[in-house]
Amino acid sequence: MTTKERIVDEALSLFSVNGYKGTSVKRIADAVGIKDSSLYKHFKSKQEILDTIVDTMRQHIEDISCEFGLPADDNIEEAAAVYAAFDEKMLVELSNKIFLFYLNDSFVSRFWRMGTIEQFQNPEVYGVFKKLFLEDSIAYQTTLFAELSRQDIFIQADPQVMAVYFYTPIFFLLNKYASDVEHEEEALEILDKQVREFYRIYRRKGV
Amino acid sequence: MTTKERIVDEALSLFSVNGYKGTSVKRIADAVGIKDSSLYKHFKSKQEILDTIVDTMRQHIEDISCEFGLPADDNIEEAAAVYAAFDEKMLVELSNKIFLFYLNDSFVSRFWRMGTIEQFQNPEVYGVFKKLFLEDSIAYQTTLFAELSRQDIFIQADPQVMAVYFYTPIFFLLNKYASDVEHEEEALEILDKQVREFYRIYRRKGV
DNA sequence: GTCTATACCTGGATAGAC
DNA sequence: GTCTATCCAGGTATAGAC
Repeated sequence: MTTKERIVDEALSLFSVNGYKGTSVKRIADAVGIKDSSLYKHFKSKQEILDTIVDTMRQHIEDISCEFGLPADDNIEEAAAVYAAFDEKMLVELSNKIFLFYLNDSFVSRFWRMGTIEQFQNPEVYGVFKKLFLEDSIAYQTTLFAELSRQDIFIQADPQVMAVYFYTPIFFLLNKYASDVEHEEEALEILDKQVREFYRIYRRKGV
Repeated sequence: MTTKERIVDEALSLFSVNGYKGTSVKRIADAVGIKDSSLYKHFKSKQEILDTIVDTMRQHIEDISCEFGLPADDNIEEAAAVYAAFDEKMLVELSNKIFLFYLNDSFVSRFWRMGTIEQFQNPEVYGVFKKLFLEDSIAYQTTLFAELSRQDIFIQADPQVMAVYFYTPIFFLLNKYASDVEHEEEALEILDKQVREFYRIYRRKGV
């Protein structure tokens, strides 16, 4: 890790707890192990560090954006097989995967916290936060459930309503346990109960 | 409104957007229309202003805590009548009432925003925020749905799971539209669809 | 209870030696 | 690229006149 990368990394850690204004350049420099003045050889301002974080997150999102969505369109046979085998276990695994990724991925989880506390202060940060955690997540699940309904694996229901019921407990638990990572187990138990109920409600019964 | 009350009011407005550290005593004093030094005749420190807000919110909660819960226990006949008449319209009204109260009550909505952005900084603030928006809400609805199941108005299901499905869309929409109050209509439409689906799922069919 | 003046500190940022 | 030294703006808080 270069010094520049370490500055970004430590800055994100500090911003995600103390906020942008609540974090001084000196504290970032201390965390890196250099003097604050040295930091200005890597970034021309404190704002530029934040901008770099936002840009990094934007790229990170593109890398992971398809991860929780549908199987790729260009692989239609594999996709069909996945849907045909869709069961309760897969649904539980999907929700756990999303929840734990947002909660534990070192970059995403810190960006979540920073986005939360900077949402009324920094439009750039909030734009990325909103897209990832408030819009795309619902959009992907909407497509997924629409397809599962179309294939008669799930019952006919408004796919967006289903997506909201699938995602909002994850969102709620992320909020509740973001500052309380020790009780992750508790969150996973609640999530498990919600998803099983979701499956009970929406899976197609009989034939 | 006394000067002291106006200081608390303006401070809450500023804290709820700029955060505690992001708000200077001078800006609070400007908003009130006095000099910053005069403010220290009313509060011995900036921290004391925040403490006053938290205490005020704690009292405010007690005043409203029963509002979205069950009818009072000491009024058992009225309560029974309310349950017997429970229908889709009442459920929609309940969710709208909760959502709009949290979004538009001048004190609660500003405290919501402040709690959101101060959650990793100020344990006192977060304690009150967490209790009201993450714990009590679910707890009240759990009791409500438990009773509706017991009386065979709703189907038999885990009342906490029901409460989570009832409340988390409200919570999600509060997050999404807290910074975007103009699109309240949009939020209410989504909420309406969710609640009708909820009623479709959990109301008891036939007799 | 409000003002002016001021003390004292911390924050962001630059200059220039090495 | 790192350091020391420095500048200047802005922050919290106090003293004392009115």
